[in-house]
Amino acid sequence: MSTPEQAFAKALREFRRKSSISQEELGFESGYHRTYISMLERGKMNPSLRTLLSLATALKTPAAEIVTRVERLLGAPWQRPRNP
Amino acid sequence: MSTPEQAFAKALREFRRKSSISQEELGFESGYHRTYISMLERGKMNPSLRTLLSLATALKTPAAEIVTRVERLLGAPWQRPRNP
DNA sequence: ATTAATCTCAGAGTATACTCTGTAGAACTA
DNA sequence: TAGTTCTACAGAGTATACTCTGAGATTAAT
Repeated sequence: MSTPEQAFAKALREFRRKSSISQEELGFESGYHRTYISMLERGKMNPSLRTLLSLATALKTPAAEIVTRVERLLGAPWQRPRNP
Repeated sequence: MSTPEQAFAKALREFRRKSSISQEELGFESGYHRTYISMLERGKMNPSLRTLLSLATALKTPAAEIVTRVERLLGAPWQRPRNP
């Protein structure tokens, strides 16, 4: 269906829009570069736990809530593809 | 108080012990190397979202539940330290 | 229709996640 | 005593997260 990156992208954009702030503001609040926020919202990056927590703090939302949204968007529990 | 890595380390070990599986088994189920699981449980690494989801699946637990535990262990909402 | 704010995207660099091999130590059992 | 299972840890390599600059594209006004 979709990758963790894509699900996270959608979730992040939802939460940011709910906060009515720009990518640049979110970047500033969370301590990341504006272009990195853009990449995250386009599903190009796989954020780390620290990143997740920083973004959640900046969005005044528990990180677990964002992860819940990601898991719902993903549907089935996600399994890492094995390397050949 | 403690870093995200340390909080995650503690949470991961708790959930793995609850599942009564070894680091090697968890590594196999989640698709990561046994030494990497060890590093995670020692607070040496900052896992990615994909890693979090894989581990959660292997532990038959929602990732959000692990994150909730991490956030409780952290206490205050976590903020990325600014570079100089 | 112009401006201004916002976002996309490419490229190039640095930091770090993750792999893999191997060795040694702890803990439990026989 | 061993013998087995599990975990810690170092070092070296590869993949990728994240930074930064800068130039267009998009959107939302005015």
